[in-house]
Amino acid sequence: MESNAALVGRWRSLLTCYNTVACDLDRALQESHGLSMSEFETLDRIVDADCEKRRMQEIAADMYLSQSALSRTVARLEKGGLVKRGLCESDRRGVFVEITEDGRHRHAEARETHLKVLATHLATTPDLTPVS
Amino acid sequence: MESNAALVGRWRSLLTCYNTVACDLDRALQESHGLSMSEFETLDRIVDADCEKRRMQEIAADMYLSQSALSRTVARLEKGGLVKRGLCESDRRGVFVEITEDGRHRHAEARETHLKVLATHLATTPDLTPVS
DNA sequence: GGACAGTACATGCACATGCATCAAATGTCG
DNA sequence: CGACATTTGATGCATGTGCATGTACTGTCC
Repeated sequence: MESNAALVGRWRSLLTCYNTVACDLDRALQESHGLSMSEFETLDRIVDADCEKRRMQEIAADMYLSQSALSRTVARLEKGGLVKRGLCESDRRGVFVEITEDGRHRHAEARETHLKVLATHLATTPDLTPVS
Repeated sequence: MESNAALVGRWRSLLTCYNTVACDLDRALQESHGLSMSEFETLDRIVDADCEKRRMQEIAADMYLSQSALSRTVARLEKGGLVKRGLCESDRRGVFVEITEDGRHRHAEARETHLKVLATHLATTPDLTPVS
């Protein structure tokens, strides 16, 4: 079991790396665009799936946020006018989320900052997507 | 700039990887040993530097926690009897943190769980320590 | 149709965190 | 010595998060 030390080492490096980047990112997005990291990431997922509207569930599925956290994040975005929630006709439990024009603009601007920060931190970082 | 997609991909994988492991780790440590992840990591740093006592500052230095978060984490650990705070004679602003016997035991037990969870998640993960 | 399990999202609550600030101690410069 | 800046750790406050639960709706089985 001499690999335990290596295992812990990898874990600590992951911890440090994540926190460094996340902290920087959050600060940069907040200062330059008034967006938290979670807010930006949420917008980003919505823009990515370019189908105008998206259900909460789908967004949550490819994010790290819990269902309740996402709900509140979307609420904040809506309050800021970056996103609109609408009922889903086919399944009235569901909620569609749609970006507004303001949302698109802010996202596009923030994306620059986002990429810049990532580039300074993750230039030499490997992909961690699980193989399975 | 076609590498932007790759950059974002790496970031998202980091985000997902970190959150998955951290969430699992937190849950496992909490359920089996009544420790949060931050609490365990703090204990871990103290045990690692095997010099009986350590100043807050030194602990904070190789952790991801902010100064205030560490202060409260240590407060929680002390309340649980896993750690003792003592004044530093040479610089009376400083505070020494010392593990108790209970602390050592809990840490040793929790370490098993910790390693187990890490092994299931980070078996094939590379080290992320910055080269610089 | 009617009862009941399951699903989708919102919300009350407890809590850990970061920021700003505070008090106490130390260091520095005259 | 005396005044002021700096450092160390604690704390008030605002906020974002997860868990558990609530509410509304759907699906299933009788």
